[in-house]
Amino acid sequence: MHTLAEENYLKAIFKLSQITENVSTNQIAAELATKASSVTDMLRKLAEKLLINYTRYQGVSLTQTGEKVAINIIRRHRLWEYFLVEKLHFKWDEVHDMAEEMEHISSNELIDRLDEFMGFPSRDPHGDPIPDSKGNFKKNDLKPISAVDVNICGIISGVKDHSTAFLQYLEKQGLTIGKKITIKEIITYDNAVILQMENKDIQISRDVAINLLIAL
Amino acid sequence: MHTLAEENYLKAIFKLSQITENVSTNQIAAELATKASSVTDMLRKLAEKLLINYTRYQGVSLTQTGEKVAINIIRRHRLWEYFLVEKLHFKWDEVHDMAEEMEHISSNELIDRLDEFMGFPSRDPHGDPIPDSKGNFKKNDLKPISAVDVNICGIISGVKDHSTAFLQYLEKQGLTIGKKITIKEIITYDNAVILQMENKDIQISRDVAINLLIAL
DNA sequence: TTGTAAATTTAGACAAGCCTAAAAAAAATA
DNA sequence: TATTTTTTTTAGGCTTGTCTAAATTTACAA
Repeated sequence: MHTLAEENYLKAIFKLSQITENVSTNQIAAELATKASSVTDMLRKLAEKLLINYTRYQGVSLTQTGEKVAINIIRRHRLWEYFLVEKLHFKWDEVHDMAEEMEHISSNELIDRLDEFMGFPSRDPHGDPIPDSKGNFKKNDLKPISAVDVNICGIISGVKDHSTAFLQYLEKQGLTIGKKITIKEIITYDNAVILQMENKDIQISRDVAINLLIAL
Repeated sequence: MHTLAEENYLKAIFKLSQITENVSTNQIAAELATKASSVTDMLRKLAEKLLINYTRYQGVSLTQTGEKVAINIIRRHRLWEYFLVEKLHFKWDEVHDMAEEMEHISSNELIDRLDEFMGFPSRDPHGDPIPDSKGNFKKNDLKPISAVDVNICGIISGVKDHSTAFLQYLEKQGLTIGKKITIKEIITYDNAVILQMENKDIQISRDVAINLLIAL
């Protein structure tokens, strides 16, 4: 259907579109660890295939078709992550790179059967919603801890940073999905956050607070 | 580790090595539906990487390293086929192309866990033996029906041709793996074979008899 | 053994995707 | 508004893996 490179571009553009309406060449280059000139080349190609809206110097957005393709890739990625953790017992910090390869397996019939095999899960091991076979999925209504007031309590439900390093840190602190926490104090000096979990106090830096999401 | 193209060449060379000691450029070209000149290019590359023994005009064989890699690809292919049939309930004639993509997922940890998840199966849905994680697997001691005498009985245990068309034909005739058959008669005129299965007589052509394997 | 056919390799070209360096456009700032 | 900085695009090149056409080597047959 589409080449591996095309799929990766579409996925990157989709991800960046969540933050800004129009996505810039440099943003895509950073996301894919490639050069801006390479991005320009690919954008021309994707525009020709009617997967993105692109005018020179103006940034890009996905067309309806492009968005459909991107969501499908995300569906595949998240279902494979769920499979790896739930069926093959990998840890949540081990699955990203494998799923990155597996998301490009092209058969939709395969992915629908995998979905059924696992009982149509609604979230992947990192708390991200899994689109259904029609591409529908809940918008994430989770909030970063950094955006929550003191004395509010909630349940750890997702992460913004999916890196192994970050997930391993959370694991070590016991800050895993499903845990109930209360925001106790925000240190004004460096915006570190002290939270209470299972009657223990844990201090996390602002960086961590930005990347750890809770449901209220 | 290795590129997709390299893996496909190694797999093809391994497959052809089962039949002839030294594999020719043209044989590989036919197997991969490519041109002889393309094959020559790749052979130089694989030889440089010490994956094959190659001298110009002399054909090739796999080195120990190359064989290891090839067997690993076959292990991955057959385990994924088993997964697709046993867990996702695909039919045996539907899984080849999907497994062809999945065999290139690189993690060995993944494949070992998949193996364990399925209980270390020894044969794939087409009766082919699945190499274990060390690369050991039983040589196939199955015989094509065309090479068996009249009145001998055996159990359908494998196929030589993995094409959808052939497998669908077998399915329709009920000639599936595990069925017990007896060779009743060989027509001298065209070498067609009449065999008995579940008290019914079935006639198959020589072409089919060559590609259908039984255990005695 | 020599001539022809078949198989294989070399030479040169092309597409996809990436790169660096330079040019052009847009944005920011004086 | 004029100038500088940043962003984006263009131009030209590289690698991988493919191709066609031509050259070379091997195999076979007279």
